[in-house]
Amino acid sequence: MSSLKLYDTLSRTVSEFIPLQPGKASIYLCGATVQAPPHIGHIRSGVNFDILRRWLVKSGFDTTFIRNVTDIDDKILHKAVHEQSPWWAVALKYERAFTDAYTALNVLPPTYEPRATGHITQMIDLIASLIERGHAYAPGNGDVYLEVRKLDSYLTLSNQNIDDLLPAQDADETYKRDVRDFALWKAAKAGDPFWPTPWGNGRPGWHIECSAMAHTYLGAEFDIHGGGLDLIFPHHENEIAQSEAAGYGFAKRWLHNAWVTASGEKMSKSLGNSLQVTELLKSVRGIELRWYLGSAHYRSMLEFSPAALEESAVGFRRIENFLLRASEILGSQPEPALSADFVAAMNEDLAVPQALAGISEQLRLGNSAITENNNAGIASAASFIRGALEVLGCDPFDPTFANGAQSDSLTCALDGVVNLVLAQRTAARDRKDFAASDQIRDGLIALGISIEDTAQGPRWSISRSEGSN
RNA sequence: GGUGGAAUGGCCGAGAGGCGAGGCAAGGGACUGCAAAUCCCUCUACACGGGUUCAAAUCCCGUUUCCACCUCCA
Repeated sequence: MSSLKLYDTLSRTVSEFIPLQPGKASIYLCGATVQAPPHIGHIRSGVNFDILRRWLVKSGFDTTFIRNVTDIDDKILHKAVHEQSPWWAVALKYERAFTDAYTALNVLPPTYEPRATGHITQMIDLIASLIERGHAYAPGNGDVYLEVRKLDSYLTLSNQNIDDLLPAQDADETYKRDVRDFALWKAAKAGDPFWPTPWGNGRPGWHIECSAMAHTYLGAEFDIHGGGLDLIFPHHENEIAQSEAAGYGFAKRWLHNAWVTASGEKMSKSLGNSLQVTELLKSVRGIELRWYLGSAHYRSMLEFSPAALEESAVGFRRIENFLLRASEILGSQPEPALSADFVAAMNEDLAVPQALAGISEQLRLGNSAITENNNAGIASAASFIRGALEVLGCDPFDPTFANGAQSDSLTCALDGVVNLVLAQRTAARDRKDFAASDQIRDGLIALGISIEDTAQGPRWSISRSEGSN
């Protein structure tokens, strides 16, 4: 079995993943700033790293996965004013929106999901330590800054030179030793929430949160730090600066997912081109949206279009349909198994597109096996496909996606009714009364029920493509 | 100005020196009473200009276009 190789933004190369502790993996992922409902770009990040996590677990690593919630920042405070609601109510509202979206797309809950406001003590301790070590200073205005020029490693992740950066727009240079010094702690403004500190009342800067929480849950050093590409600078640079200045080894590897684009441009609220998860879930199911978001390589831009999403969903339904038919024929759900191709693809920096090519091949083999009544072939293909889908978080048999079809009495009744009607159609066909049989089929289609005539007799299913939008 | 990324057939999307990933669409065929589903076959590529090499989509040099980060961003 090949070993897992992953990209590292720091070295800009793909290399073998060697955990700090054999058999264990620790990941910190920058989660949401809960100031608005999630768009699909946010959730793509969640899906990408969920696939990484599932693959690590499947590969035998005892995995600790942290994804934080930033529940205090400028935008949340602005939103609170705008919505005439307490800031903490705003934060919780959108945190739940994110949780709902993650759940709908079968993104597993992290091992721990710390909120920034629950770790103020740790942040204050970290800031105190940075001051003590001579890396941070409190100039007396209530702010605390990190002195970036004292750190040799500053900007190594983004490979920039500090003097090449564009001048900061709103830098308050009266208190900073250098324009590029960034706030670890911000003095409270009138009306803002605050916490007492030795330097005055205030609230945390954005970057310190992640350093403090990563340290709390994963220790001084850990295997992988993840996030969106746009976090490299300044957020991740500043996390590194704070953590290394505090004497932590911090992250050994950095993984960044690319974003979802629309018309070639990054999806963002300011451009007005963001697509909310709840909107898209009106036209496709969660499992289909996940399949779409997970299908591109995590480091590639994913150009969104309604047509691409629909195409992807249709493709997924073909796979799902095969698994359902296979389980009907075999009389039980296929046992998940991993094909060598799939393992090799996933081990190569999570090459999902290649893995999908392998699934297509298995699908072809499986469908042929159905035609040939080759149950061993059906079972083999179905197992490999299900094993792959499980890792991708798109297993149709996963209880998360199950719609309770088996147990639902209404569905049982519907099944009985449709089968009764199909029996009439079969009878009509047997007596070559095709006008009658077609009338029944057309009638069912009009009701959103599609019919497949298989070697084992007619099958019916609710057509997914009907009734959307 | 600095730092990254991208350009592949009608569309989406991999690959990264040598048998043209895969999917969708299109055309043909098998199956079917007709469909649907499924299977088989076919077709269309590597932004541009140079160079290295027996061999380049892939490496090197240059050019163009686009995107992103440098302010909050997944």
